[in-house]
Amino acid sequence: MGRKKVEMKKIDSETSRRVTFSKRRLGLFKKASELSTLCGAEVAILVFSQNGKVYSFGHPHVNPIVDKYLIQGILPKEIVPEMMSRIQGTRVNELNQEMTQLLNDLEDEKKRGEALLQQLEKEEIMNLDLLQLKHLMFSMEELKNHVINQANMITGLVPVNAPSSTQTAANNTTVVPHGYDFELEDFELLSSCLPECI
Amino acid sequence: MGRKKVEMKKIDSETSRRVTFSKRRLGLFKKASELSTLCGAEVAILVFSQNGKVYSFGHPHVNPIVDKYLIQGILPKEIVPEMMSRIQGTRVNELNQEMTQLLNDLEDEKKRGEALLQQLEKEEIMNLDLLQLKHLMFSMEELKNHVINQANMITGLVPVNAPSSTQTAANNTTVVPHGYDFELEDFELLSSCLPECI
DNA sequence: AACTATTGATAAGA
DNA sequence: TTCTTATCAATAGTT
Repeated sequence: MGRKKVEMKKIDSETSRRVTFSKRRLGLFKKASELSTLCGAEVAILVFSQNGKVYSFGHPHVNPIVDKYLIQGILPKEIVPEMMSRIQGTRVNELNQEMTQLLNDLEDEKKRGEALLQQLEKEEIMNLDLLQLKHLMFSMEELKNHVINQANMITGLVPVNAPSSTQTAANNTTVVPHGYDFELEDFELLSSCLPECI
Repeated sequence: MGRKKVEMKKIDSETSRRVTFSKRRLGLFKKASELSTLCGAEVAILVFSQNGKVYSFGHPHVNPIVDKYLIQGILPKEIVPEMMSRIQGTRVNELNQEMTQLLNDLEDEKKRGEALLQQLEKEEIMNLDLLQLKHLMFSMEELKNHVINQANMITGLVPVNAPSSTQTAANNTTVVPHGYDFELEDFELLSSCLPECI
């Protein structure tokens, strides 16, 4: 481009790398915007600079799209549209009312969770390491799985112990030039352990 | 012949909209790939077509970046880079040893989680609808946030990782992100529910 | 930050 | 659908 063809490797010069980052990041976001407009698609982009600074783009908004991505990776894909429409179709006031009410209904569970946390604190949570965290996560994961199973039963979808993993986010991923195929290395992540979106 | 200037509004024709979607989506991913390569940035893109089909791109991987995005909103920004760097430097053997030992030490928390689950069952979890599910998840989310906040105070975090070369039971679960078919083996369960990013 | 020469992306057409 | 190519758009290097 411009005066010379650019070699596809990391730019050495700190300053020109930062300039290029700025330019191309904006260009990328513009492309995403156009894709969204022209094709009626929803697009979210998350970028971390080398310094760890985060930039994000989303049309219409970043978080709902991230949420949707997380949901469809966890729940059977058949119920995602229903879930999203259900969430979106609820007017804010109604939703908030229902939320408030249901929050009361679920205080017991919440208190139990807090009790669990307090117990952990008593046991010198300051000394928690990751493995202990994992353990707590494990308990929560059991909870989640149970709830998901219940949800499946309610919606009449997907047998509980279906071993087939044919529908994962990884499988839906389009592999691009450099072959960033992450399927084999894709570990269970926070995003699939505890959904941010439900 | 050749190209015309394109008006920036939603394309009317169904077919040409789909063609454009395909082309531009790939173009967008390529741009992202270049940004990542040239500037050493981490980029994740989530796209939903009008039909609700999901396409994702990520360098190096989608989910870790999404996770990072999610936790950087929760944890102090200063900690995230350290956390992420710790993850990458992990060795599996050390981890498994520590895991085995600490599994014994931490049965209490696990039992507590199971008690929580039982209580939920008593309370007719069968009648959960999706909104209730959402609420339960919300409670769990709060729990998680508490835990993550605690993690902030911990200095000796042990990262989780499992190179594909070492084929442990934990690795086998990585191809099944949904978590529907866990076997009740400690390691599999642990590794499949634990955040990779903490 | 602004400016172009050039490369890269892509809308139509085949 | 895939390939081609004329034209538009992004941007590398410079100012």
